[in-house]
Amino acid sequence: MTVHIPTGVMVSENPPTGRAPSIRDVARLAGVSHQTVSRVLNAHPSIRESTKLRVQQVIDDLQYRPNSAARALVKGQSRTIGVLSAMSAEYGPASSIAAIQDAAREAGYFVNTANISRGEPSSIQAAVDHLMDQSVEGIVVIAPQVRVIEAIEKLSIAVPYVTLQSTGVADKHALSVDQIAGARLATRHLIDLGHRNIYHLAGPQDWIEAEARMRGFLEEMGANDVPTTAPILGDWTAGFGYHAGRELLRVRDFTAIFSSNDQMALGLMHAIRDAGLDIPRDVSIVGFDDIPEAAHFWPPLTTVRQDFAELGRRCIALLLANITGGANEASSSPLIPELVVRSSTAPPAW
Amino acid sequence: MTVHIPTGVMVSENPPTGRAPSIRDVARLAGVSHQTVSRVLNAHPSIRESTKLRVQQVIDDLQYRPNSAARALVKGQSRTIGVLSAMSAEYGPASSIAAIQDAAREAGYFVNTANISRGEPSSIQAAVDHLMDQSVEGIVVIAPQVRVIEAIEKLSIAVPYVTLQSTGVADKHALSVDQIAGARLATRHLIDLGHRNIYHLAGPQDWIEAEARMRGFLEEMGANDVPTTAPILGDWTAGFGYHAGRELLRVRDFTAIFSSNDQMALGLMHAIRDAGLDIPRDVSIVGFDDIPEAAHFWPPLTTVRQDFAELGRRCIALLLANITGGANEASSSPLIPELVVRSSTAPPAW
DNA sequence: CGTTGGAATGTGCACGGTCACAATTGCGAC
DNA sequence: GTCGCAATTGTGACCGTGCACATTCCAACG
Repeated sequence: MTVHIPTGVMVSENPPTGRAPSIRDVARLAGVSHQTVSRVLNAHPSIRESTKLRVQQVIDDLQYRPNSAARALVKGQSRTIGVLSAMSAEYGPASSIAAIQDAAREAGYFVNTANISRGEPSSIQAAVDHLMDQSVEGIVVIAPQVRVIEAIEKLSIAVPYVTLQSTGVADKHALSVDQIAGARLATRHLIDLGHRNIYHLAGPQDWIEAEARMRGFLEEMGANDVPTTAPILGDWTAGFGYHAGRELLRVRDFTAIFSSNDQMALGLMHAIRDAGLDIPRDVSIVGFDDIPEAAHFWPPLTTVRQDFAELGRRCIALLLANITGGANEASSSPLIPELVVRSSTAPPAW
Repeated sequence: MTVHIPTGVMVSENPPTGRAPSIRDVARLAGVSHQTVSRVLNAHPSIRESTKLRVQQVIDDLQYRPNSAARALVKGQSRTIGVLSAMSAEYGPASSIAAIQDAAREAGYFVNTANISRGEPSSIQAAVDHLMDQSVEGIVVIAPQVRVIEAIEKLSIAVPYVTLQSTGVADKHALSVDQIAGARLATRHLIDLGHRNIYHLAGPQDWIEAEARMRGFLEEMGANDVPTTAPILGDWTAGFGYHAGRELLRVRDFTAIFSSNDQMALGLMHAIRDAGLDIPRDVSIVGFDDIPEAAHFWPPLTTVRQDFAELGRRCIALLLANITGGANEASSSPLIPELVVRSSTAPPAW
């Protein structure tokens, strides 16, 4: 169907079906050049108000949407950032990812996530390749396993990257969250209560944050001249916590355990109760993360709260600062975890 | 720096820095046309083996990567699918998302996730817009709230979409996971144990899966002629479970509760224990989802297991079938949840 | 030895935006 | 009335890849 327009131009009212309207379709209907439309879209200052309105009207009528592929092609940038993540089904990573997505969207960026199923190098490689294929402008590494970082650095990646959950040292790659301080808080709490025989159930050693929490534990123990035993290396799961608990109970030379995360703490408590012992009377337990369920564990878990959402937001701020070369105010104030005391800790009975 | 090549062509050894090598750079160095390079990349059948090898060599040398924006532009498809998700920090959604990403990557697709922070319509609109801006080829809706579905349909979206966690009816939009059957399984278990006074703690009513589980509960109760009380409407969180538990205990006219998910079940158990009652002696509890922690709750929770990962995989299979117009074998065999009996259920004491 | 036809390769344009630059318009000052 | 300058708008090329079509190559056949 065609209609006659007063200007004397024959115009097809419905543009050829099957193809989304382009900037030129809009231009034709608005009676301007395609460049003017582009200017309206990009809020160019020198556009007459009346022109702008007219173009905007056509845009709305046609439900025109800029083609991001075309824009990416000509500008040479994809407006996409990549997220490299392991164990993304866990509460911590998942919360951060959600916050990252929100923050990125806010800034007009798209987020593309690639999971690292296992620690296998090939899997890491595949994930990084996937992101690079999309020509992401930056990468967020959520599961900062040492080997992942190494793989990325070895790739001499052309794009900036940021790792979440670091050791508290703020450089241009790492977010300054003081995991060590958090671990010291937890350890100090146990020491203050009078515990002297404290075990530490650590996370996988190739995780930077696991290593940081362990270091915090050892530092605080050392600072208070409390002798330590070697930490037990776990895998973050409640199942492992349970098995570790059963093993530990065969010795039973401790009055408290500091677990590297809440899930393992849950498993630990399960094993301890199975053995007929009481928490916190016989054993005190401290976790890490403060997942939403921790307040309803039995007993409610004393733990260290991390603000994963804030973490995600800062992460994007830092990355975007790297990308655009702008200043980075985000890392200026380090994020300090907070001790949440509930009912799983008490002075030792002996 | 330039070098003289035997063929008599002057070639710049290092292509102009600052720009990634293009298909033409490869072509020039390999002494073929850009189209031949394109054919190698797309595994065109009519390419001489020797030519293919030569081109491949240059590609490796240059570390050439096809520009996905250019490809998307000319082919008119982005090879990207969008995920619309709410509460993506929860175990269920997060697991599915991870599986979706893996499956999509396997199929050569990118995944772009947009979160719906609250139920606000504007938030939904913004999320959908964001995905459409990226010109996704399909959408997976993870948080199947009624209003989200409505919003999407109202948009008369030009792309196919699939919703996760449906009522068991397999149509072209919904994955056939029988939530109703799962809920009946849980309810039946309680009835079989001898319970006759059973409450149901449901999820938010605008969630399709919450509604399906509630329906399953009511159906099974009706089928066994057990009188029912009105379900309590919750918000999926452990905190709500706790408060609901405290309220319910003021009446205490029940011997069992079927909770719509494991988190609320946890809060429920917390409240019940706080009141000095024993689980399962005084009250039996059944959850839904079987999150990894459920096995280590106190007591270990009887629940209904959902295979979220398989769900994610099938979801992509269905969506890709919709996109390519191919056959869909995925939905042929509906996914049936499985009852996992642990220690939170027992025959009623009275 | 010319013809034929399929395999292998090349040519030019299109995709939908943006950029650099050119052209036109508008308006106050001379 | 016209000149100058800034504001506004238009023109054409280009980004990297795939498609349609044209061309070349080469072996088999009559």
